Amino acid sequence: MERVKINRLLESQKPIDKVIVKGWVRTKRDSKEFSFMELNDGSCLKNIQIIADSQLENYSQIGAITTGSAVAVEGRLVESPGKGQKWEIHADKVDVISIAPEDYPLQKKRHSDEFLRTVAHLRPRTNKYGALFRIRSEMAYAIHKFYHSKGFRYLHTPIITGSDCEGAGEMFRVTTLNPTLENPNFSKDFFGCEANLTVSGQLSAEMFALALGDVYTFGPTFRAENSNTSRHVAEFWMVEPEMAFCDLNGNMDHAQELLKYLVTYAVENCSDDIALFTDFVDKELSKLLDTLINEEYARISYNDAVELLLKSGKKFEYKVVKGGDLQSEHERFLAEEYFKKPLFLINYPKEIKAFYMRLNDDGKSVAAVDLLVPRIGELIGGSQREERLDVLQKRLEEVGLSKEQYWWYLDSRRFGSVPHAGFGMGFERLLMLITGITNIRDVVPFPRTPGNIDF
RNA sequence: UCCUCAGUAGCUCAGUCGGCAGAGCAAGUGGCUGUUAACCACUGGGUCCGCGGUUCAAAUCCGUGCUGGGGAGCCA
Repeated sequence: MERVKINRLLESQKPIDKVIVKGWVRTKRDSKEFSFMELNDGSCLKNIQIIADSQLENYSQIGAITTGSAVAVEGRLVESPGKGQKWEIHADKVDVISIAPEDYPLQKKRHSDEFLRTVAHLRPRTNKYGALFRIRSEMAYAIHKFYHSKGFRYLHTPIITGSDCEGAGEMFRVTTLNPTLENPNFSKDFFGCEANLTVSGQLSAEMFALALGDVYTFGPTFRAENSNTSRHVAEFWMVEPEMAFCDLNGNMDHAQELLKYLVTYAVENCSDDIALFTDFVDKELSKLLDTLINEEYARISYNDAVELLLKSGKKFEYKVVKGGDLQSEHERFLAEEYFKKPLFLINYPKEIKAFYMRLNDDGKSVAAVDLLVPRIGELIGGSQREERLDVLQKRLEEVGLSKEQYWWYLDSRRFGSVPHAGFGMGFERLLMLITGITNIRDVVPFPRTPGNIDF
């Protein structure tokens, strides 16, 4: 007989004479006559209560079961007379698969996120992290489902790249050379030149958007920045759609549709797990999720945003400087206090943005877009791409990048170039937004940050 | 990398003016109970983050290093 997962059993409409469940004991309460066990198998947030009668032949062995132990239970699914659960299992047989000794780190009480980070290998066994990682899995599926339904093609862009200056941040070197070499000769290296881990699949994705029409990537991304914040990790996942025949407005329409779809999907398909976060992690979360689903996201130009900040009368720690980057506090003010919902910030000065962003007619700004959301800040960064060969070449020169290295990228603007646009959405930041978790290290199974690669 | 706060029992934390190391929970033992963050009693449990200094005496003051939180920059 096959084991049944607890999420299926709890959906049962009627008692079942014989079931087998296997899982880990969350807590146990003993008496002389019987023992109550809360069993969790990871299939859902809820446990199922097992009643083991003292008549069972191995009752003394059952007495030794501790929090964290693994058991297999065969028994009858019956309606529970007790409060707190509809169903329970009266065990006919309890097999102890393994006993967790007394130094099992997870107690049946709330632990701090900081402590659980030190036991990242065990934290998915807690309610909060179990719920989170189920949601993470569902969101990954929802991304593919969304794009498949819209006719986008899923593209696998290289993880090892040869371009060393994509401009998206410091890179991790990939080499087979002896690491103690002081002056590595990259012509002797595996690829015959310097190689790094990707910081973005965008440039590759553009090539495929200009062939397959609409494409997206969804995969790992690496940044070797010495960032120590609650919003940055060295290895993270990013969704990068790239759309041919699409301008900046189409890009924003798409981003809004994507985010609304994903939040709706989470609310509808992960309701029990989401409820844990709305009830215990962030009391304001329900309201925010409603806003994300129902409100039109604001759209405002960089210039208008700067004016708005200057006129706001708000005391900022850092001055608002026209032409400069907005500080975190400025972005938070816009998203959390002024608009109180996500906003697209567009048309940034070209000086503070990447070379591939399309130059606007004013010659000063580029068709860039950032989506700023409450609490997180930048969730999405993208642009309409510069499709005009001459303008793109001039921009490369301006920022001091070599045309030779980008020969294939420039080629795409020589042969059938079309307006196109895309963006990158941080998958972990999306999860933070949906769950209210405030530290990105807590939405990654085994997070990588400067000085930390345990597990 | 910078600013800032913290590090005391397995976990969460208290520890006053520098003067014997504490609580709750967890764990162990026993009891009780259709229990459900169960309950009651008892017991065990400490490199007070490391190193150095001041002092008769340091968890406490000073220096330094490490680790972690929050904020900033970089960005997704």
